[in-house]
Amino acid sequence: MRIGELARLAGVSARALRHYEDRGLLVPGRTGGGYREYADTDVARVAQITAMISAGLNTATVGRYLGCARTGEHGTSLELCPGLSAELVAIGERLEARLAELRDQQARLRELASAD
Amino acid sequence: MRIGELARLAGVSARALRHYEDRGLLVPGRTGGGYREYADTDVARVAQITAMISAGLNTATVGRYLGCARTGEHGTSLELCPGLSAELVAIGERLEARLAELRDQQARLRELASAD
DNA sequence: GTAAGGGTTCACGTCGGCGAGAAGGTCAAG
DNA sequence: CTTGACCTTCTCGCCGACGTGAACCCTTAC
Repeated sequence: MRIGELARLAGVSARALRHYEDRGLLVPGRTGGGYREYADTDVARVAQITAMISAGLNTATVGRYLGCARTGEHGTSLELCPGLSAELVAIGERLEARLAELRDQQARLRELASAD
Repeated sequence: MRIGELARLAGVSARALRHYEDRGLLVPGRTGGGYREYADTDVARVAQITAMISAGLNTATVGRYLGCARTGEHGTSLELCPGLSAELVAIGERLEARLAELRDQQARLRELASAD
């Protein structure tokens, strides 16, 4: 299939798909006319990519661990992916820190708003 | 006083003070040699600026409402600042939305990490 | 053959407070 | 006079997943 159809099926923009290719996450074939040619399995691959990105992994990290993270019903073992577990923990910590920052900011905002 | 001293007293970088001036939040005088000349009251002004910024206001908004937000013990009425109250509410809402996003992200991250 | 609706590759914009380096001027002290 | 601390303006960089034209090529239907 071509990029538009995959975009529809996967629920992302064509621009995003080109971006993933740019980052090496998706490597479609090419037709004679230069069009990108995607396989059916790429729908699942994109789902995996978006799942990881929405969890806070950047494209470089996604690239390193693409294929060994559980994304659906058939759980792939994390053991197959040395380092992923630690990476997830690190991301979780940064996320927690960011949440704490925002909560502090929220407190300061309330402080400002509590004028007479 | 000059920029270095104000930076120390206010606990910000000299770069930040130049940035505030760039945004029109701080307008120091100039010495014959071209040095910025700050008044003693600017220490409090900077405190007010950083308080508002740390609460999530951007420099443009700080500029609009600088001087009428409560920052210390002597509460200035919000009534003197038409619009500030609404602005704070809007910022609070965006902040809450961002917090919700991050909590969702945290959930998705846990989802990823819960592989077998 | 031609119009329509894809597709392609750049390449800059976003969001913004401030870090950081370059190149050079000002000034008090030894 | 000279060092050296501190100051000046200028300008790019950051953090990154995309949005958004611009200018042009491919394919298919009619």
